[in-house]
Amino acid sequence: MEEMEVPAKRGKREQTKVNNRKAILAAARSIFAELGYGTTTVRDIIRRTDLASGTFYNYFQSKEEVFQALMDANALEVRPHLIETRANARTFEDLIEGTFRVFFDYLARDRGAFEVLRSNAGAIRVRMDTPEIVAGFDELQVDIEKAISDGLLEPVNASYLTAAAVGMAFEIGDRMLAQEEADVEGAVKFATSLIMGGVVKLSNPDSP
Amino acid sequence: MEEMEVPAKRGKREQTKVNNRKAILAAARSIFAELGYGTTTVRDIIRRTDLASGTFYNYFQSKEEVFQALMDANALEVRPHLIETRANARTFEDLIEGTFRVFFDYLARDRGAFEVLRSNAGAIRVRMDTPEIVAGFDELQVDIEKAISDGLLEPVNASYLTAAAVGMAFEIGDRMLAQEEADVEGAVKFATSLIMGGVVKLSNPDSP
Amino acid sequence: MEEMEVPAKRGKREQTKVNNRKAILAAARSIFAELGYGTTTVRDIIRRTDLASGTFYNYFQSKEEVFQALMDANALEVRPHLIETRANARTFEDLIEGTFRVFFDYLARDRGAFEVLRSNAGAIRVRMDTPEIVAGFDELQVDIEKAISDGLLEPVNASYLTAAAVGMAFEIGDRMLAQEEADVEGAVKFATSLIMGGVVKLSNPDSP
Amino acid sequence: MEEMEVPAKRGKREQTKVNNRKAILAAARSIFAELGYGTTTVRDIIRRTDLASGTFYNYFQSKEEVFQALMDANALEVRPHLIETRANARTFEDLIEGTFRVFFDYLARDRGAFEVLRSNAGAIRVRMDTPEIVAGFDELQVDIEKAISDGLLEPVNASYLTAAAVGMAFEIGDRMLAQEEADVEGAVKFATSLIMGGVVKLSNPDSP
DNA sequence: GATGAATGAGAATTCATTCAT
DNA sequence: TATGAATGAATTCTCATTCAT
Repeated sequence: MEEMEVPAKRGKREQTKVNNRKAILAAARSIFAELGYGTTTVRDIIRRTDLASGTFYNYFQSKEEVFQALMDANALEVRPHLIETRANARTFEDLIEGTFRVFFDYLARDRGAFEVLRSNAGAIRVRMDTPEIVAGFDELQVDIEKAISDGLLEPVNASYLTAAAVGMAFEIGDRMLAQEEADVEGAVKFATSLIMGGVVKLSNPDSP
Repeated sequence: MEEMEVPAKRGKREQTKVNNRKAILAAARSIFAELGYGTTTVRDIIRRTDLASGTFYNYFQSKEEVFQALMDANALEVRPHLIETRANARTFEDLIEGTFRVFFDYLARDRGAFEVLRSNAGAIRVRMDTPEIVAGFDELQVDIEKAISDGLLEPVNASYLTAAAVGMAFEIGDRMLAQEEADVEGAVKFATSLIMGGVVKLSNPDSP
Repeated sequence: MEEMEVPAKRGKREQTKVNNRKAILAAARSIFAELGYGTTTVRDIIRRTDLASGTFYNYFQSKEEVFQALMDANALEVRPHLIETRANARTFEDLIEGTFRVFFDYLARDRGAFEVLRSNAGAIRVRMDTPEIVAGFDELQVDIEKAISDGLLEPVNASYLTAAAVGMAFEIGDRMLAQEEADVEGAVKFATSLIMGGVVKLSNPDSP
Repeated sequence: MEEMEVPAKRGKREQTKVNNRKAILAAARSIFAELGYGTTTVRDIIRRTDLASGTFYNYFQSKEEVFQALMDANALEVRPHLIETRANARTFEDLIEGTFRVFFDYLARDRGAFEVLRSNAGAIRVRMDTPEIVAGFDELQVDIEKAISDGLLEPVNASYLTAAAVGMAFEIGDRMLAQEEADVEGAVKFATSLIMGGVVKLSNPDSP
């Protein structure tokens, strides 16, 4: 009559709610990755779920809200690591290398997440930068500027340098994932070397 | 009242057709840039035109077709220049510098074109790479590989290097356009130096 | 397995049931008054309650049923009084005056009830006549006809006279409630005088 | 009174538009009359039309807008007549009688219009007064007040008197329409007599 | 009984595309 | 060819009602 009362924190109802939210987020992630944000419909999302259409609206107000939730989850995953890494960097090379490593590592661990940002709708590749991602980039620029004022780096155009690092991160990350087995360290080394010493250093890793 | 209409080769009718096509393309470009592809409606496009909705379909079969035409126009504008530049390159640095120059030059001359690629829908930045653009990048990779086999460049991961150049081109291009007056040469120098010698060279342009 | 259920005058359980029913009815009344029947949702109703949505269906089968219950409660409140009043009427004026008094009195005591009938959704005033109300009106007509056949009233079109009284009751009642302090006697006198002697009598209350 | 009916220059397109608008209004009127405003759906309306669902939105923004258009059409039909009638009234009786006649006449000519105001949803009769209609009634009150200040009528509560007239108009109008052949003059006489001299006068039309 | 999330039919609305003028 | 209203399938969203807990 009485429940055997498995020592569970959550009641079944509460657990179902958590699961449903996850299911919707997962479905949204996979479909956004396939179709891109603009083309995806709410129906597409719930169709990948065993939930009813109305249920979507118990969890999210709209397509945009679920997308934001997805992006926020991404950002929450990466930003703390980025911040920690940069805080510990003693040289400019540490800073750059650590940043690439956190980013490529994250991509390798969670391909799905990146696919949302790098979707392929028909023949059109789309990349979406959410406010959170943009914010992460801005922080990188601040750190670069600090590195310059701290004398860790000769004066350069910090805005362009940030842009270069960001562009490289996305494009190299993309190609890294295209391979069977993502070689994170290889990508980190490549990107860092290029930033630090250009093609000269790429082919001559031990040059100063 | 009426235009003086110098007797031209084109009949008035024919001229109108050309003008309408241009008007639709221009409207499409500006609205895609604002809303992104997925969110833009055909009505949005023709609303920026003094044409009627039905007329749209006399010129393009669908929303997708007008988008493709826009992308193709971009490519047609750039690719011949890229091909010529690369063909004339004698060193790897020539190759890289020429590529960046053609691309940044194109962006500076036709900001609108790039806006399509770098749109801002709500808080979400979107970048769209069409097949034509991707093809242009693939050609760069072929040229880089050729440069290696010709001994112009030490062996490096050509795929990653292409990716790095592409990413830098888009991101630096973006920031270049953000400035009041686009400094094409500055951007070309920056990007080329970074590729060639990394941050060392950036702050020390005359190093070997 | 099941509760032993001690026979109580009212168990706590039973009391709760009564209270919940009342709570739902009160909430329904107030929200119907605001939004009108068609626009009100069951969720609107339970939101004004500390009950859960499912609980609604333990007490009423549907939105319509709660509305009917509300109307029936109104009618139950008024009809016995109307019947008694009319039964005691010795003259036609007694009949009319008593009817108006019961009705206006009821409105003054329970504004909320009337508001349900006279709701104001957006800019559109709505009045709802339920079967019970219609029945009450029909009885008035029967009494008027009886008054005529009893010689208390000269022969007139009883249907129109009933209609006139009903229309006056609603409209005058509405204006009476619009005042700070509902002047029931004033409204009764006005309506009765108008029926009995028209505007002449209104301004000349003591004329025959 | 009647338009000279200029042979219309309308093109077929323009004519179709006018016809479709009329068709939607007519369908809306009849379905509102059947189901009441709250219960009626846009689909119900267009289903009574040979138009497509999307076409509705070429003419009206929403269900509310079509309803308002209907009400405004009603008001436009009656108010000018009411204003004219009242302007010509020399006595208070003229004023009242003219008002009733215009209103009952209108009802008799256009039963459908009134049906919207007197609908029957399930067992619940609903009557809707739109702002335009309310405005018409407010004007009556002003005229009554003027009649008092002009000495045409002994001082009485103008608000209640207006309310009484309005209530009578709607209710008696309703019953008038319930008859096979609407007896406008009969209804006018009845209502006017009741207002002027109460039941005494009703049964004794020639009393002063 | 109470709860409140799930359900899914159906409502309002949009929009790419067609077609009569 | 241009026009712009018509079309209707597709989309977003709501809500009365059910049901597992």
